[in-house]
Amino acid sequence: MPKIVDHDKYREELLGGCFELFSDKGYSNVTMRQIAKELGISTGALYHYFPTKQSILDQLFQYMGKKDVEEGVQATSLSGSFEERIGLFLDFFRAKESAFGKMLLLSIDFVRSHDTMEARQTARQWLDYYIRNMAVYLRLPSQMAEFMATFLGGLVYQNRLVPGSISLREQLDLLKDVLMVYLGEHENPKNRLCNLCPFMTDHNSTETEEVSY
Amino acid sequence: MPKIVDHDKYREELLGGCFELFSDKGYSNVTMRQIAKELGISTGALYHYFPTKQSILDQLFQYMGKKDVEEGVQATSLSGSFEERIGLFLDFFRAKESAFGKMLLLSIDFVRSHDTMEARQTARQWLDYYIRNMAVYLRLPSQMAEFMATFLGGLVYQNRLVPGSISLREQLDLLKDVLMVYLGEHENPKNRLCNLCPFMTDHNSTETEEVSY
Amino acid sequence: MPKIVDHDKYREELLGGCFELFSDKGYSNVTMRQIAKELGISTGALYHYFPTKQSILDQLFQYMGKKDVEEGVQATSLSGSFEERIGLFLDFFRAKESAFGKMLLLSIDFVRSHDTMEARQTARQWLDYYIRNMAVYLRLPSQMAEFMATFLGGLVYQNRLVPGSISLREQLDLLKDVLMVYLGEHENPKNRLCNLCPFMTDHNSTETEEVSY
Amino acid sequence: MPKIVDHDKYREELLGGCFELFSDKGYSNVTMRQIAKELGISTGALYHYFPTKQSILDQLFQYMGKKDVEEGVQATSLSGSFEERIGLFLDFFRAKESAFGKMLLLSIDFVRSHDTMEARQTARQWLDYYIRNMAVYLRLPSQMAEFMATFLGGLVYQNRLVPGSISLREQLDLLKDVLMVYLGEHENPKNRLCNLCPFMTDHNSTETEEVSY
DNA sequence: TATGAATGAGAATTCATTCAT
DNA sequence: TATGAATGAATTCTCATTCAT
Repeated sequence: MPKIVDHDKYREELLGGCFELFSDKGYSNVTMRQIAKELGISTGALYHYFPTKQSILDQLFQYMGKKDVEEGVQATSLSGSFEERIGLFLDFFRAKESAFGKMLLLSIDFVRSHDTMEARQTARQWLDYYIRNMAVYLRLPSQMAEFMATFLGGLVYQNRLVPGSISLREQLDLLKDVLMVYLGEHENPKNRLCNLCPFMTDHNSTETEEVSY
Repeated sequence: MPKIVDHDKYREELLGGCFELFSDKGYSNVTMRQIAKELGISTGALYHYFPTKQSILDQLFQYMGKKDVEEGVQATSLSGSFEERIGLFLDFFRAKESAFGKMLLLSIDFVRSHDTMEARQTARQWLDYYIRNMAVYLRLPSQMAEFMATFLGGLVYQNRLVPGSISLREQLDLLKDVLMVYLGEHENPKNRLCNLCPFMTDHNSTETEEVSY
Repeated sequence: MPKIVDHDKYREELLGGCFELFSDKGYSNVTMRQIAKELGISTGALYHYFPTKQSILDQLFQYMGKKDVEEGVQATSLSGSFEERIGLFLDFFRAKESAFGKMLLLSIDFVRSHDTMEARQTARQWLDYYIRNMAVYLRLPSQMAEFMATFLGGLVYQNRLVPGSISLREQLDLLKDVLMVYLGEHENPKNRLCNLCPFMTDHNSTETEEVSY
Repeated sequence: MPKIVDHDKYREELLGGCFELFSDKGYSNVTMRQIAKELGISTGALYHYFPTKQSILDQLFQYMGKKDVEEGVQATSLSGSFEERIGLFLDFFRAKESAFGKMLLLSIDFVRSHDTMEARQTARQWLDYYIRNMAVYLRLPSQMAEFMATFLGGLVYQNRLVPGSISLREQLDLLKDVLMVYLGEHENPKNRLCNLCPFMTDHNSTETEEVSY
């Protein structure tokens, strides 16, 4: 009888264990020995699940990118006013901020360790996926979703670079405030970016489905 | 001792040559041999100017951080309306965006390669310096300057991760727009964040000097 | 205990499966995993039949060495003229050339992986066994049998190193020709190597038995 | 001033030092550490001269193959009777027998470690070069040169497998004898392989030049 | 100062072997 | 017996740093 192990499931567990380690110290600054130790297995076993060190990073990036968004999808509601929806979303973001930060650092390691167009494309898909989902769930025009995502990315970067240097809550409240004011303004017939409409209208959009990764 | 001047000047030249290499491939992914080759000198000569590899990163971070801000100071005007000033500033930002991106990536390498409170402090000073200068020159309350800086950081991150994935001009215009609307709203007596006032008033601020690094 | 017979029989089957793999890629260049895969069993099962990797090589060398010679014995006739006998023998050789080639390469791996006098002795016994049998069946003086064996060894080496680089048939015909001429010459009273006589005389040699391995 | 080292010359020296080691223990059974130790340098320095372990084997095979033949060319005379020439040649062979043995073993490691057509081609060129040169200097038809080379290869193989198991001198004398008899026979009008003529005629062949490698 | 060969500790990776099932 | 996951010592290779010139 062979030892019963769900190979793929276990591999994902191992990936999870690498997440913090990689983002914390940086992919290049972690040795396979350290990884194995952190995961509580031998280097040989590590290579049983991942053919190369690089493959850990690649799979980790793919896996965590997908996982985060999936959780985001579940946490977000499509109903309610814009204020309610953005409130929920920012709560979710604050709860997951640390994970986003790790992904941000990981994404840099990922593209740097490859230096190919392919890797850039993968990174881009990951980013786009976030933004598109934000646009859909918050019912924002893509340009505004991009604006928001960009800001959140900047927030996450700062908080990772110097943890505690900024007040997440304050900045997120400000973001909400700024968006509400700006989008409120644009509800007026005098709004300048008319192509950004309609949004914030509370119509039932049955076609609003999750964007495929 | 003109020798020392030459020596230091040359060292700064060498630092400049490392900037792209480091931010592009990542500090850990570049070998001393590669650095020497890029700079057109031997590894021995490289060690003549820098005692360790780490010292290159450290000096590079210090040097480039200072240099960027200095240039920013010269490029920004204190006079004119807020719209004019922010326009000038964003022009400057767009011109320097690539350098900011490199610094952003460098900052991550910097804190990771040290992983000490000290390094975090250094990185924080660098960030704060930017933000304070922005607050001063744009006459923004620090929270708004932080907001702007955060957004710009996010922009720079995205553009480095996947160059060309976003339209810098579009997003910067949007930022300007958003800020104008938001700040305009707050000039009204009904503004909600009264603690953010006064700003955009064109009084002579004698205390508005460059913030010391 | 029929189990043991099965066990041993199966082990010999497994040995046979290793023959090509070892001689082709070289003992050191084949991993236990590759061997197991080639044999269609797990590494665990492989270790059930062979305590170590080295033991596979050892048993393989012993087993194949014995097997080849046994087959040679059966294929060769003691009767007929020298020309007939050498013709039969060379036919047999051509049919088995590939197996001889594998053994030749294996023999090198064998002595190298041991590097002891003992291993050399084993290899020598294997070689000698061939030569002695050749001498007996072809009724050649040992020096001539050695000559022939040496030539055949060289042939096999070349054909293994660069398969198809030589015409086996041509060279074997030439060998036969050369031997016939040379031995014919020596039948004359003027032959120079009188110590090589008598041979090719068709006397009944009761002592002509298979040489014990 | 850089350390003055003739890089290529030194590399060839290092190659020479690997020759015995490789052929003795086998390429795969020697570690880079052992090689470095044998050569009296550090592993780092070893990698300064050879990018990979495989490259050592490759370069060694190329270099020694060429070197041996060059020496053979110098040692062999074009003049004199066939008996004289073959005598000289076999003397040279006996003197170099050990080196040939090493090359033989090396050639096996070489093709085994590559397993590509290219490697086989390289090995074939090496073999062919020997044979062609033998044909030229001994003025033998290529088939007879092949015959001789094959025999010598077999001799070398046996002597490497079990050093001292055969009497080189005896077997070489026998080879000479056999060849003389066989070729003498073929000088007669009744010779069967008439296409093998003319040889052993002592004409001045100005066009007899070394075969290009 | 400059060169680039040399060093050797340490990194990624391999693989014979063991062991829980 | 059979499986294949797990082990960890050993291997190939890298690279910051030193040093002879």
